[in-house]
Amino acid sequence: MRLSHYFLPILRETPKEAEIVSHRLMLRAGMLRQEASGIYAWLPLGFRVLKKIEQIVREEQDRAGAIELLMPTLQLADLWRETGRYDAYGPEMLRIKDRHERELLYGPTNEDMITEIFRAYVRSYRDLPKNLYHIQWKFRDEQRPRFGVMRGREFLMKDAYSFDIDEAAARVSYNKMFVAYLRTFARMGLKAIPMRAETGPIGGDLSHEFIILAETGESGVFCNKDVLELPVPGADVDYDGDLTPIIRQWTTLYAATEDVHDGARFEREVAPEKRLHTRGIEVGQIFYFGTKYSVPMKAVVSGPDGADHPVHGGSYGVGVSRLVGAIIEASHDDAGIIWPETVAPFKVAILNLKQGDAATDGACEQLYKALTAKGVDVLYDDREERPGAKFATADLIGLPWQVLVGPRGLAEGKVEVKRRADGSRELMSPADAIARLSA
RNA sequence: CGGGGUAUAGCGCAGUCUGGUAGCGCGUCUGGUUUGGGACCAGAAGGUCGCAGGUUCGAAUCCUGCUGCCCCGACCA
Repeated sequence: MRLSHYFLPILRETPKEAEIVSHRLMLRAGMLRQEASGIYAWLPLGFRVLKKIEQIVREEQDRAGAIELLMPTLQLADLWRETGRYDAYGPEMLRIKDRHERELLYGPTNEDMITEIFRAYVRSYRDLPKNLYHIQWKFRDEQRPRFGVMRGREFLMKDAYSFDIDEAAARVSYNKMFVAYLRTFARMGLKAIPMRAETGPIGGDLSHEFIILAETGESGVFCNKDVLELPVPGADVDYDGDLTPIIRQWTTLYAATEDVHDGARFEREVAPEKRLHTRGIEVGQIFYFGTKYSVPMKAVVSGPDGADHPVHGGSYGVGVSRLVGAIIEASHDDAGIIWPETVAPFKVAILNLKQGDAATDGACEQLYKALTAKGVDVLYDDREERPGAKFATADLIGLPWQVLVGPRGLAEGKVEVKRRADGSRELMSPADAIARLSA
């Protein structure tokens, strides 16, 4: 993509409404535009990141055996009345009437609907287990939206719903999602720590929040430093095998958010030099809720005994749009964003440091065409700007690699390849740069 | 939902107290000189001063009502 043809409205100054760093940087980098409190338009650069994150989530859900579908954003109020949630939910739920005065709502979640779909078709335990998910926009009318996409009212979420014949089987489904989440966040360059979460009225120990550590996080967290070094399961993990060793490994070391923190236990179990107290952002949550929806909604299957059994369910959320902000919170410096390569909107920026000069123009064109031909996502800064402005823009939008092409290097037949993450630079021939960046 | 702010050009702000026909920086446009960390010179465009009503000869400025947005708290993927 040539920057001169792209739509990248960079802001030089920080809009005053942005309080936290990810929000500031998303606005400054031309990723996002606020249309109303907690409601945003995703500009091209931001949209690319959103799609990258979404795709990683999708691939890991699929790998774990979940099946993608797509449910609507609008739901009938009557569906929610079956579970009593229409009245229970409160003003966070956006309620709408259509032209026939039928009551609708903009879905804040989809347990009711997926249960309705499930019960319409599935009759036998032989069809279980099933895990169905979708990636869809949700709306929760937060009293006070803030922090940009970290806590918007409209947000993109992956939510999966598992169905099993009994609690033991449901635990297996739960563990699959647990492992899938470890992989999902690791692929985005994040250290996500599963922390035991409140389970509400259902009880039990089957709920975890996945928290990433960030100084600017919304809640305080306490954990054993060793949890940061635990191995993430590889792509070859056998989801049909026994996952309990992985679960045990990841749930043994102390890790808790401040609302469930047990100071005495923390000091008893964790050596002083291993204690870590910092802040974190929740990016995912997994939850076993048993027959909470299947009983009132009569979602039952025939068991091997010939009797009807209400299915045991679980739900598994990932805040896809929130992750864009969370990744920035975890990965930035004073100059701007530092994208992990897996979610970067483009992999490489080419900076033409002397636009209009035949030699630099030519070298940039060759690099751009060669990298593009090899399938590398390249953003070529071909604007009529001074070098300083191009450096500042490239650092701000945080692409993992910058190729600096100017008369100084070209005099020796070299271009400079700069890694955004650590600022390291290396002079090399254009051919070597192409080989390096398309590897 | 309680408390506190704020609304003036694309962005950041001054002007409001003390009413008199709107200004600064950045950005944008034109021309020129520049070109390795956000250049310089000259010129130009761009604003129903959030909305509605009121007071006044005259309102960005005073009064009333409304709305948007932000911050703190409670709440939350």
